[in-house]
Amino acid sequence: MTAMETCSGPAVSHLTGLDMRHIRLCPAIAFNQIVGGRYKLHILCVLHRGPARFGEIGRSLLHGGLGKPITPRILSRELKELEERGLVSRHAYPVVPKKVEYRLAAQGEALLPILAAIVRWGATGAHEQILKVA
Amino acid sequence: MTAMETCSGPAVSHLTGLDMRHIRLCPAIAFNQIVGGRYKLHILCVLHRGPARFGEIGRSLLHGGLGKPITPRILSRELKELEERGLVSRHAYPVVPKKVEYRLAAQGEALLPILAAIVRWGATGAHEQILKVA
DNA sequence: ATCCTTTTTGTCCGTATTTACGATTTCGTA
DNA sequence: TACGAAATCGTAAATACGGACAAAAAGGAT
Repeated sequence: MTAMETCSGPAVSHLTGLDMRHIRLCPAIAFNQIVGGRYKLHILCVLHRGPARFGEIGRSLLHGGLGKPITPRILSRELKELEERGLVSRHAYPVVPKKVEYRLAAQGEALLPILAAIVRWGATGAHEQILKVA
Repeated sequence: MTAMETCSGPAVSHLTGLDMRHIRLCPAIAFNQIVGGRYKLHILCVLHRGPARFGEIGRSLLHGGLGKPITPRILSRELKELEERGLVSRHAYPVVPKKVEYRLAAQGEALLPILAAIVRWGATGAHEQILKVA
């Protein structure tokens, strides 16, 4: 128990061997705050393989999900939050019908290693076992 | 756009190069369902460096957190859920006052690579930048 | 007999998150 | 002119989530 430590451990993280002395906020908590909620992580998951439009994202959220489609209202809010935090960027084309593309921005790309770790974990089937989604 | 694909991409994930054909549920969604909420990830973070007792965990959640302590009621609920899902294991010692130790179980250990990725991400300060926690 | 510690649970309540539903904008098309 | 597609937002209802509070068990200490 050192005086200064984050949830990830003392000055030097056991998990990574990295010096965490300069970090104030637990990364795990922050991660939850940033991509917590029902859809944000899934949205980034969809965007990781390329830009997508509003409607496309909505439809993609059905694949691999638990059935219910996201309502446009919420997709709009989620995207706006992700944009405000620099995780995704928005590109509107002045055509009719309106066309808006979303893609991963810098802060979003920075999350890809985490996403990859999640996918690797998922590839073992552990998640389906835990949730009994055989 | 193949017929069978998860949110992580088509049959073979771009992100990891792994074959995902046998996976039904998007790992990202499952991850949220399993360790979503305010405390679960943080609890695993605390346990990753060794067993801890009920009270210890509660106190540890203050470090690196956003100030407020978790109430015993909630800590109890969270731990029970994590236990039911096989992420942590519970060991009660028949002493007075009661002593109960929690530690990572198999399914919890399987999450460590993800936790490590989150800590590495946090070590860059990206999370504090996004949340403006200068 | 009463208090203490540690862990756990029951019940109620307030807030935050999600949803449903509709309105709005824009300009090509029928 | 009326309609349609795509994206977005306003408002109110429904649900989930986190929190407050007190109580219970269990035996040693005062």
